[in-house]
Amino acid sequence: MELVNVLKALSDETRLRIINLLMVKELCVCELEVLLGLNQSNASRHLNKLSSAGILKSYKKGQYVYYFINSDFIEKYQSLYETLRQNFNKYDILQNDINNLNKYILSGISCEDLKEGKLKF
Amino acid sequence: MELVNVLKALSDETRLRIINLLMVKELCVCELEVLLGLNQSNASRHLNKLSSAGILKSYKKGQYVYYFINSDFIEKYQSLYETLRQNFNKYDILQNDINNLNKYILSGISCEDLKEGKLKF
DNA sequence: TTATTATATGATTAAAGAATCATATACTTA
DNA sequence: TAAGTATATGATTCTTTAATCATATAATAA
Repeated sequence: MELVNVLKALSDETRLRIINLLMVKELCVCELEVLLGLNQSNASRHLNKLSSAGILKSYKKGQYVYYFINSDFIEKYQSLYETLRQNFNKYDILQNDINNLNKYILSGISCEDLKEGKLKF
Repeated sequence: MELVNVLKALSDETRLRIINLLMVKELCVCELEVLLGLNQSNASRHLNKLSSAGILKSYKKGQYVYYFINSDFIEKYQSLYETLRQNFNKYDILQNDINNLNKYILSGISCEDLKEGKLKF
């Protein structure tokens, strides 16, 4: 059942943290690595799992791969998406991730600088 | 995160089949066993998982334990519940389970007779 | 072209989850 | 009270998933 695959893809804290950030804006793998404290391989695998379930899509821009929430998913699973949006407000860790993302966006620094630790979280 | 636990509990075909039936009416363990072709231990464990996540509740009536959907869950996770309701229509296996349940209800036979195989699915 | 960087993925290990068998408990009925 | 039935749960095995390390590929920059 496709529904089971979608629910499985969502049943992981790290992946919910990824979706939470991508609800704000599309991000490349290395941005997610730094913002969420993941190692490269792990980040890539979680993104792959979400993509396989149809929840994310991605495109390549130079050496970077940007991930974003698949609008077909939002449309097809409207109420599930709504569930996520509503519940994400409730968790401090997710709020904190958003704060860090905002700090990063406002800082105007590049993806490379982010990775070099030019921002403290 | 509680949300992860809830999603995990839902990420299993057998458990979705259980919820699908309980959306129609509360059922005891042995009814679910027969209707879904589960063995006793397995049925009990899946029900336990759903209960632990707050999705089901149960009460004992004689030697039977009846499980039903926790109204607190429906209220708290309204849009998630809605997702389930909407998606359950899409899967033949779930429709078939409902048909069997209706056959059972209409037959008027007892839980014991059901278990003895007096109805063919 | 060479070195560097971003990403993906094979292989391995570790951890979690599901299925099954055996058994315990509690209730019912003879 | 004894036998039978419904349910739960310990112990075990099997399967799935997650994390990690190492390496491959593709793009960029020197």
